[in-house]
Amino acid sequence: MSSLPLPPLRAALLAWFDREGRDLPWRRGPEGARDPYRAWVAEILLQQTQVARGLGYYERFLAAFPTVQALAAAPVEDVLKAWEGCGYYARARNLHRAAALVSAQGAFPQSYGAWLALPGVGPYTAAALSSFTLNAPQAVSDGNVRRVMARFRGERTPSPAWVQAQADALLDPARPGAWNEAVMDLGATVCTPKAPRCASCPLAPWCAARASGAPANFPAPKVRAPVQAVQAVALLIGTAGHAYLERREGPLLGGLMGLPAEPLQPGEAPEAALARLCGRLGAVAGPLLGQVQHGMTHRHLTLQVYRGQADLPLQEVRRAALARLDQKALALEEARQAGLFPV
DNA sequence: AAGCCGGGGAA
DNA sequence: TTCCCAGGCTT
Repeated sequence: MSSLPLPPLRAALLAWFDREGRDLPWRRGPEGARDPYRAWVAEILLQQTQVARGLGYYERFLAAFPTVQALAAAPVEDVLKAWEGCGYYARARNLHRAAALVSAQGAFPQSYGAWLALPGVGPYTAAALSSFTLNAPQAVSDGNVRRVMARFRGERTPSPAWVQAQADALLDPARPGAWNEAVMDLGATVCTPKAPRCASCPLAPWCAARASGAPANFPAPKVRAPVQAVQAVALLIGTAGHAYLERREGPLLGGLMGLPAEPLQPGEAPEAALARLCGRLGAVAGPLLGQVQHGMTHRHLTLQVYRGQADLPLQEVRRAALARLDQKALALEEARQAGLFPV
């Protein structure tokens, strides 16, 4: 690393960033002294979420909760409603918990370590927020940084510690916040996963992957667990507008509301799971409304939705926070009401 | 260290 | 289809 010409390299990337960097709503304010609430909401929202998709959720969330005090004072159901559809709902629950801590403390964290102590803030987010809001010299390491460093140094299998070490060594201590944003922008717009635009890259003169002639081979694809096929049955009691909903507990969609559902045991017929579900609810199953498919990172879920009858309280679906899965299931009833699929 | 957690965009 | 996304928490 000591052989790298750091000053010209840093100047090249920062000049590119000052010219081509993305104009994003959470980047308003002085470099290294950004509004901590806006930056924080953005960082949590953008965890494993592409910037283009995060933009809409960001505006919606800030409109619902303009300040950390407003967020802290809100019921968690309202926070999840604002997060609805964005996925990884533990992010919203942790953000809400952390807002109460910050609000009670009366000030935002003033160091990397203080940011790191908040629920939902890990090494990446603490580095990002301390550099963006406090100008702290902390290098971020995310998916973009991993890819940029792997290519830059010609490393096919970069370990997290290795990536962090590269990022630490390159970080421009004069402009840590801008440097972090610059590396991430480069990864998102130039050093892209499939077809990197090396001709437009300010780091091309020093890039080992470009010199290899096949930059897209760096880093090697991550080994992923095979997608598991899961089947379940659900009951729609009521209508798509007013239905009986249950609060999901546990890690999967925890905190969200949804149709009562029951997974099929291995080898089990849907009717058996349906009978178990009806038994639990004291409900009578009606006709099959339809079937929805829902893909998640490690599962592919097939949900059979039946109409059900029971003496259970209905609630206004529009006001509840629902996963996409349940929105698809409810859409079966809306399609029936519209006469598209007569039952 | 490895597994798990949503949902969708890009190629 | 496959791969990945401004990661973090739990076990």
